[in-house]
Amino acid sequence: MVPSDYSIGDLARHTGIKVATIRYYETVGLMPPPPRTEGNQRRYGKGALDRLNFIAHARAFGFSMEAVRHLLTIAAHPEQPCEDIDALVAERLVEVEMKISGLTRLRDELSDLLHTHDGGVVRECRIIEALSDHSACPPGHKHHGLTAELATVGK
Amino acid sequence: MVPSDYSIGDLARHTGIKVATIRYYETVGLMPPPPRTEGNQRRYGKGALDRLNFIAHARAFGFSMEAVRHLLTIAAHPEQPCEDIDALVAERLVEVEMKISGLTRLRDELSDLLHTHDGGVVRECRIIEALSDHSACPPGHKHHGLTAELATVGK
DNA sequence: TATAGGACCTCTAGTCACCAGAGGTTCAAG
DNA sequence: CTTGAACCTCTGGTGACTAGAGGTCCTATA
Repeated sequence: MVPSDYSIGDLARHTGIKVATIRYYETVGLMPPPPRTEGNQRRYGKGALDRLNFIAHARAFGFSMEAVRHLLTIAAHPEQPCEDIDALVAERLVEVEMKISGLTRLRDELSDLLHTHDGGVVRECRIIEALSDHSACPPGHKHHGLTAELATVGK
Repeated sequence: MVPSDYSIGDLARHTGIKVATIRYYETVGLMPPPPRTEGNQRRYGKGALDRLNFIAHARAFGFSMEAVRHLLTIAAHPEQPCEDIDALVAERLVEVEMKISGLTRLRDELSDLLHTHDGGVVRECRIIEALSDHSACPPGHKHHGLTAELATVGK
């Protein structure tokens, strides 16, 4: 058919995105449903490849799928001014910076724990003590109201 | 009944963990099922409160529930040596450090993008260009094989 | 002691961003 | 024409919860 058509596996190889994920992107509307062969297999054109690459890059920058959707909409209107993009990137930057500072504090706490640990029996273990005791709360844990931020950081 | 018994709401207030989460911890076996009133409501003792606090602290340090389970088992055997704890903490420290370095590279990329951005129309936007183009791949994105590490960083 | 309303109960389904596997069909190289 | 790799759909699972519906219980006050 049309110039350069790719199977879903070709797309996967070219973008580094798994076949199952490409199908998933279709079900959630990030990728449009492509034409099919007579035997019901997907055939993509160059446009789909570019779009998927765009998505891959945006995801690698850590944008949520919601943000990616937004970016795609913006990219589809080349004559519009691009303030929204600026805002999206700035927002993402703030998120990343907050995460870094939370994790940095956490790292210091953990390394402190490790270094004051001399390896006796559990009864005298400073780490277990710290976990049992309120006086050595990790950063961000305000005793009443564990921050969602740090609680999910471990993922 | 027994000295100091708490409702599930009391436990929540004392630990900062939500009621729904406490029930969830029970279904997954992190918290033992407590005795009930005649009207089928949960009543906890001091031991349960301590255990839940321990869990809250460990989670705040970013340990996975699997790791928390492990820590609880260890804490229950006070006469054993505590090498395993050391390993668990060290492992967690490495995870956190890796995450920090990934995010730091990401932050630099994002801030670079923001600073070379002069705010014209979308057609000439450097950010959209970067997302469309392979030559400006974000850190960790190896073009063929997006690292799972960075792809999930956006959470 | 009656009652109001907050706290509790169970159960289901949703979140995010996919991934794995079962069971079956199609495509393309030799 | 055969073979086997790649494709198809559908279901269910991941981690760590959270929200809400629809109903029951507990307790402080009048």
